[in-house]
Amino acid sequence: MNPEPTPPSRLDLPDSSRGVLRRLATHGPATRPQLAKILGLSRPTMSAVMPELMRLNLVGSSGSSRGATGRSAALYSLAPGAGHVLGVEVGATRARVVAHSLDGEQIAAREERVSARRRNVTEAAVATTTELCEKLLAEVGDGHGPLRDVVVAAPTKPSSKPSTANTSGLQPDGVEQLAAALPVPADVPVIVENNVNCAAIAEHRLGAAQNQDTFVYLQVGVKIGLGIVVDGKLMHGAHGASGEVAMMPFPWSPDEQPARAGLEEYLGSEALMARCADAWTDSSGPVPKDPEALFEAAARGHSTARRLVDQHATDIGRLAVGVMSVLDPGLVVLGGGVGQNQLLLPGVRRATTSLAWDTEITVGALGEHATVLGAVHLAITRALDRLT
Amino acid sequence: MNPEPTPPSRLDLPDSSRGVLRRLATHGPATRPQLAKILGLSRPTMSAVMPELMRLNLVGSSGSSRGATGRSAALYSLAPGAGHVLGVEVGATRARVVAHSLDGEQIAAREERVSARRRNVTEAAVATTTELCEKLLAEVGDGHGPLRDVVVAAPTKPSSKPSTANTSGLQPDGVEQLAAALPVPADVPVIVENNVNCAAIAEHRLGAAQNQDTFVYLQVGVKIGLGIVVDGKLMHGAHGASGEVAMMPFPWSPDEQPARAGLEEYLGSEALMARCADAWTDSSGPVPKDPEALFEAAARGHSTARRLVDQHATDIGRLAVGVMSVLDPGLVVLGGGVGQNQLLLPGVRRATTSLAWDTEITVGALGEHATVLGAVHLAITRALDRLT
DNA sequence: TCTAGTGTTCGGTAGCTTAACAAACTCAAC
DNA sequence: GTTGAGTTTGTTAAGCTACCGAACACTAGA
Repeated sequence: MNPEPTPPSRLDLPDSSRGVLRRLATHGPATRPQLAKILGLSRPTMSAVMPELMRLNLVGSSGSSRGATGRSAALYSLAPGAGHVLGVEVGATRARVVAHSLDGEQIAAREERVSARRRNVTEAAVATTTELCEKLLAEVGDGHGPLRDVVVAAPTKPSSKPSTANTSGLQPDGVEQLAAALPVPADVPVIVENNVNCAAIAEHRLGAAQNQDTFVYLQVGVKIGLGIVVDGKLMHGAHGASGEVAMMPFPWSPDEQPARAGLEEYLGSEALMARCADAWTDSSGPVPKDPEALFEAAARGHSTARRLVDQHATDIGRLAVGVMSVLDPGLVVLGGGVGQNQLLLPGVRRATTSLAWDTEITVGALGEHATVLGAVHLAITRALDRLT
Repeated sequence: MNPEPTPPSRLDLPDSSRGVLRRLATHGPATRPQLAKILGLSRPTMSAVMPELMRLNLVGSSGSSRGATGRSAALYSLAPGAGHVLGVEVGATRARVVAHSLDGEQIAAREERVSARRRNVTEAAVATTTELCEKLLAEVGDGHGPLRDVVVAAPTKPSSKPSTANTSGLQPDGVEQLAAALPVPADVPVIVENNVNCAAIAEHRLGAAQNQDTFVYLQVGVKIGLGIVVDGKLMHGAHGASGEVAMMPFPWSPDEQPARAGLEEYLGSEALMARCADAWTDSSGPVPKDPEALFEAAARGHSTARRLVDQHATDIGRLAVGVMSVLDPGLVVLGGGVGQNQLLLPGVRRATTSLAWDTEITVGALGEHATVLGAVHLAITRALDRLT
């Protein structure tokens, strides 16, 4: 009966229709007069656009909104069948998959530890993630329209020369392989995006950076990384290596030579815990096993722990100054296993204000979910860009 | 007779006309069929556009181009009366003013030392520059259409708190004052742009970065600064402080505290010459007075000079690595009194490749003229953006 | 004179607009 | 209640701008 039951993936719509579609996806339901006012269109144009978008099964009318006086207006929103996207996070120890509709509503989510029994981490991660995706797609079913985009968040590195299997991280070509192996139709675009960049996007859309179109997300954990958002868009650099602050020269002084990735070696949580073990000479309790334990001890007032945390905060602040001195981001959002700890904030701020100009520093609002959420939101953005 | 002898500053043209105008300005003369092909327009559209643009005195036809066969096509280019712009460079010791037409051809140029006799540098610079502008505008006369934009290149600093007169640089509000005092009609837009940013633009349009849309311009001289171009556009940051690499934490190691602007104190040419004086213990000639003399000595093979230059190159390379680790620019163009010296290049490259991934490093192609040229090209860009 | 280009005229279309009108809803007077 | 006044929503009609394709006229060299 219907000439087009499922919307085509490649659309040929006038600007007005694109604008309406995009607006409904990004800002939720609205009435015709509201859309007309916001987009600068006339009512007759809306009269042409809305039926067309409904015919394509991209928007649907749901309920009505009546004001204080006058005729009540119909409410329009994205149709359930307009489509959905996948966000995939694949880390060394954990895999997550999330499905959202194009208006940002979550449809389904799954998460699993990567079993370390298999031969190597990359292979295990790929297998786990693939299975997870399959289950999730089965759960989503057909009720949400076509799958329009998939973004895989992974700890990518720029100079991706093939190397032997390691246990501390994922291999870049392993990730590419995963992207190719995902159980999705061949015509669905799949990309891999750096996990820190994804987290930055999430904080921009849903978290601590909603009011800033230009900011950086500084992740401090086992490794350190930086996601840069300028005018609402991710910066990638010439080799996809922007934000590789592990490479920042450190130590660097008139008498000391920087080492390759020396900063990561010093600021990573492994080094932090090593310093902790060295410094832990007093008898008030056992040596903290992981950063969480260290921060807990510091929160309890343990003097050695406090000193260690303070020093770490100062160093993170100096790293932030290094970034600020290049970018002047206006806002620095801290994230990652270590960086997201509120206890660091005063020390970081002290370091930045003493070395540079005032810049807002916050802790990310989304915690460890930032990465998947960023991936899925990037997928939404890409799907809408292609659609409109 | 003519209804519009001078083109209006605010135009209401269809997209096709804007495209033609922009193309002629940025890529020089062309025929109708060429323009139609490049811009994706039809011949009837060109038939409407060209007379309209000629009526507005924005383009003119000059000569004809005949191919191997068929009728010869008329050549069109920007009309002489389409307008012109000014680039102004105001430094602590030197002022330059340049006038270009919208297609980038130089109309006139002047340059003068800032006399230091007056009360303070800022005042002297403002006075000198104003006079220079007046003379230049008189020289240009009326034959080049309206003055459409003015860009002043100056060593701006972000946190522009009013301070007492100093002799080492210009005061930010002094520069603002200059922008207001320039002898140009009130309706001509005047902006102040950082001098390093201007130099970056010049290298992008005319110099060493013509093939890269994303790169950085690293200026090393008395001070150090960075201009960032991403996708062909300058980055300014939240406070106009992006590129303030003088603030990069230095010295920074497990045992050393960074000082505010410590890197500039170490990498600036004053510090370089101080180290030179300290190290210059041998008897083979007098102590070099300025960086040029030092580099000359190094070029002659003087061992102490070579060592100093090598060390400086290494440190500049480390600074470049700091920038690369944030931005991954793909190309670093070196400029400034010290940085533009070819002798530094091998040492800088050695440092960057040992600490990070491969990135092209070059010396700027425009020397000390980069700044004015950048200012005038920025003015052209702004004028065209407003016009189209 | 043939051929292959350049430029113009004519008619048509997409994508908007404003103006006028019809439909729907609230409120308040009777 | 009923009824009309006032207000807002949605549709219809007519017109405008900025483009396009097709057909035709106009050079210029072979």
